[in-house]
Amino acid sequence: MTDTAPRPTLEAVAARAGVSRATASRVVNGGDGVREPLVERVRRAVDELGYVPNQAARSLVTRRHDAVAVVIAEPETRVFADPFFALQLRGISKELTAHDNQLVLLLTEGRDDHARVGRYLAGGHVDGALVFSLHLDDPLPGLIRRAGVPTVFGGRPDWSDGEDGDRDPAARDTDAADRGEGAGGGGGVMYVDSDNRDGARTAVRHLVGLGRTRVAHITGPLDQTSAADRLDGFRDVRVDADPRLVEESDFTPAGGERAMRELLDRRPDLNAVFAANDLSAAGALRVLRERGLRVPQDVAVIGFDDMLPVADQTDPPLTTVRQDIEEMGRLMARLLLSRLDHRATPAHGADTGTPAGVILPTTLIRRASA
Amino acid sequence: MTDTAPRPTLEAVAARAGVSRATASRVVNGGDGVREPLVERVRRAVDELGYVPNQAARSLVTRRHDAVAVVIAEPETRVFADPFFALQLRGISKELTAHDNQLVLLLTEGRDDHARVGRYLAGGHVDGALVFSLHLDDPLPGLIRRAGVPTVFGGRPDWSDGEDGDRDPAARDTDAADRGEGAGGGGGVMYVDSDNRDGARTAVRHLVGLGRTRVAHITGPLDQTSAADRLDGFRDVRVDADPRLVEESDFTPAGGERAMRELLDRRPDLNAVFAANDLSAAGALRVLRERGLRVPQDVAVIGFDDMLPVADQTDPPLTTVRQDIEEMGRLMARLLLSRLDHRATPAHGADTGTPAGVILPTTLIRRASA
DNA sequence: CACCCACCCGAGAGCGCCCTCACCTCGGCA
DNA sequence: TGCCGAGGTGAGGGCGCTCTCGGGTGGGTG
Repeated sequence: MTDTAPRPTLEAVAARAGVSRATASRVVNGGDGVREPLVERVRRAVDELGYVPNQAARSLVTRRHDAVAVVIAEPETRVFADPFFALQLRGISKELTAHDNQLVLLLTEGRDDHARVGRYLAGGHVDGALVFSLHLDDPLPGLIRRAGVPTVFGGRPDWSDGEDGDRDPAARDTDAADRGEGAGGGGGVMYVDSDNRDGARTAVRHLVGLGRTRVAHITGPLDQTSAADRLDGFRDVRVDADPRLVEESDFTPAGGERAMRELLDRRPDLNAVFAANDLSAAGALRVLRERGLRVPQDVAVIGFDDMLPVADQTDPPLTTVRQDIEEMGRLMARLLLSRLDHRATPAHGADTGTPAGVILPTTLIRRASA
Repeated sequence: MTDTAPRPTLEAVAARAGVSRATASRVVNGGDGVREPLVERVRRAVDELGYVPNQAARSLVTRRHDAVAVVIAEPETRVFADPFFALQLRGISKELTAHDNQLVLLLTEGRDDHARVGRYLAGGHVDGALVFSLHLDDPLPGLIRRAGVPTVFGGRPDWSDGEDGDRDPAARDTDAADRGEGAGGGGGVMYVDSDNRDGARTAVRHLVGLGRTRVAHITGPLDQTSAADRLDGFRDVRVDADPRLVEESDFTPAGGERAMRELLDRRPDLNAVFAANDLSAAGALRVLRERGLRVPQDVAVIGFDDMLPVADQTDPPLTTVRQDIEEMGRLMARLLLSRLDHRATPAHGADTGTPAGVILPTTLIRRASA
């Protein structure tokens, strides 16, 4: 009925508690340096009036927003069909919530959107950003570094200038750390990633350990660092694998089916497959069954992700490389928040102590398919 | 290097353009009532300084935030495994972006989270909310109505007090409209939904039109209104169907497989299946093939959603009921924004003109499975 | 007993913006 | 020519909050 009863202000709380605005403010913000009886009075006034601080007024003076942007570049619809983001988002959301930060979601879909996001971030509406930029040629990371907003990337971003290759991961990490410095308002550009390369090595070694000598690999889209890293891991173990044992795919079940058919046509004698994710592994499994090949007796199969409604429901249940996706999200948020806190304090010297990249380990989950 | 060069203020822009703050402000906000040469000067000053308005300062006086909360209640992980939300979110994001509004994402996961969301919304941090609350017994809709925030629901919310049944949809809509009034700070509680019931009817009629007399139905989780409505639609057409032809499931492929097996065991003679969504239809197809039944010759199958990487990739491609999910998201946002604009203007009288619920039509997409 | 220090608390100055209101400038009309 | 009104512009107040700074109070010490 009544149109939006005017929300009580700090002034009102102070009046009701019989103290000054300053004291009321102190109590609302933790109550340090205020004697107990007053704290109590103010607290009661807050409850009675249903006082909620006006965030806009607060931000105006503190220059903090307690809000973090999550930027998801979405070149194709596929990005979202994947539960991957959803899980990371969940982890992020939980962590931000736990620290009373809001999550501002920015979905981008094209060149002009990038400009918009850049403007938004530079506009200082949020304290920091969590960015998912999967594709190698994405201009977003560059834009964001220039915007000078504290940022944590999800997955190793690639801001090399085109070249690439077989350098070992250590070199890459160092590289990232180097470049991290010098932009972003004094502090490294950070990222969180799974140890894709090592996970892939573990998977392939497992297959080899099973006595499989003709191991095929269904890759993900190779313009994504995660897929590229997994391929690198595969190659680390199968140094001189027949190139016909590698088929590029796209992380989807349908893509996995297609790739599996292709591989079987080229090398009908293959006896193991390492798929770059569970979804494509599921597709591969279907094709194998369709061709009358038994898993794991004839062909052993390993996936990647341990995406749960998928990996444990395939037939046979999938052996796979587990990465804790939700935890990655949490970690991204945690990293960013701690960075923001550090930046708030004067910081006695450049904090190069923070690692530029955090790589989470993976573990092999053994089920029936290998 | 330099720690966050102080952002230019409107004052600075005004000074550079040689006008007053007021004039600069007018130009920034559209430039009405300012003569051309001055507009030009101010515009240039804005560019040169890279001025971006301080949203916090603006909100402080306008009491608008140009931000909308999107609340997704997530009782189980599954909610997100479904690309459904992702698509709606995309639609919402596009529409909000087009109107320069921000999207604040709130994921909830339990009782205490509800309280938090309620507090947040009541706290006036956002101008409105878009809420997805799927489950019948969810306290969220009630909480939100009490918070007095303009809200649009995704999917028909159920705030009946437990009872329910076979009233026709018209009655339901009226009901919703009634209750919509009286809370939410003057204005109806609104929602956007697909015409699930009619879509189901169309699908089942199509099967009947194909001469199928023993039509089974794999439902979704019946505590969600969409699933319940589709079941109602099925029953509208198959008024006295054998109850053994209906099996409750959960919108997942695995659930679809399970339900299909169950149905075939109970009624091996069935010759058509209407699945409540494409994912469960895909599962059903696999079971049918496994049992050596041909689709559509032996059993015709229809899904629901027309979820694209799924429906057109099954074998055979799925005939299904299409709903434009992304458009639903767009519409939700559009509805909310227009409501917010209306509320801004004094509004000469209660605007009961706005429909409480918007029901989008569905269309049958014929592919090979029926 | 005087002094100092540590601790609390209140007054007041803004943060950057929008908006009201008064003023000023013209052009049109009597 | 004088007056009036419409349309532009500028000065200033205030949105709700935090934070600095000065005053006041109490207890410990020389």
